[in-house]
Amino acid sequence: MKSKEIYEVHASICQCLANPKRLEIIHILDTREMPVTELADKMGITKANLSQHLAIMRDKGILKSRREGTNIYYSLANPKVIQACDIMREVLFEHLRERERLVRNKM
Amino acid sequence: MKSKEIYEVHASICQCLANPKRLEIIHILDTREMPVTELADKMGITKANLSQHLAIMRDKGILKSRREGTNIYYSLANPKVIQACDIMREVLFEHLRERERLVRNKM
DNA sequence: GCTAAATTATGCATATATGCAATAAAACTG
DNA sequence: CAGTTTTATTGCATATATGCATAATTTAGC
Repeated sequence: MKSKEIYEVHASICQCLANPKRLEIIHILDTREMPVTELADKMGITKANLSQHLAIMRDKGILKSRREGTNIYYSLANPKVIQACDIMREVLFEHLRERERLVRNKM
Repeated sequence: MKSKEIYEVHASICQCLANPKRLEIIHILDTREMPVTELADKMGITKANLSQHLAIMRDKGILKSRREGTNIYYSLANPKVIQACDIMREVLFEHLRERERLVRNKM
């Protein structure tokens, strides 16, 4: 596999995380697995829209699903994703703090 | 700061990483800082295009720059980004391996 | 002022997000 | 077991965002 290709696949994984609703899904599913309807209610979006996000994330190996009775439960397929998200969040906060510091010191 | 807003800012950081060329930039700059022209040559893209990517990444706090003579050197602003990228790459490879395993087992 | 380095602007083709409507699939219910 | 309800997915239309090429502009150094 060429490194160019790896960058592309890697980017497509990041693309999957580059959406506020999908990050919220990850955050919610980090606590426990959940059926689609409950997740849609919790997030306040339509099931149709949620279903598309879930499909994208399942396709990239971020989520997995299992059926139980009438419900399909979604959960995180790989807990490492949470690690990566947490680190990115730290980077984010450090950047925000630094930016705020610059503003306070009038640049 | 509302959690919805945090998800949005977080997503914008991920969006920044959701591009093969930007990932390549990160990978190259992980070895050492580098002036724009050299980076453009190494990647085989125009300076104008590269400059746009660099601006996006600097704006998000991924990169920083300093001038030395005629050149502007870019480097990673926060080494944690590399950690996050590495973890995402692991997730990626685990997913690819799993997918390949399923194909081999005629599933 | 001239040159090299870097950024910015504009336009365009492509990709993405999302709502609405329609469909699919499974599980109750009488 | 046919009909109905519940749950989930798909298709389509559209508004918005992204990436990149070309050209124009800015900035610093000599």
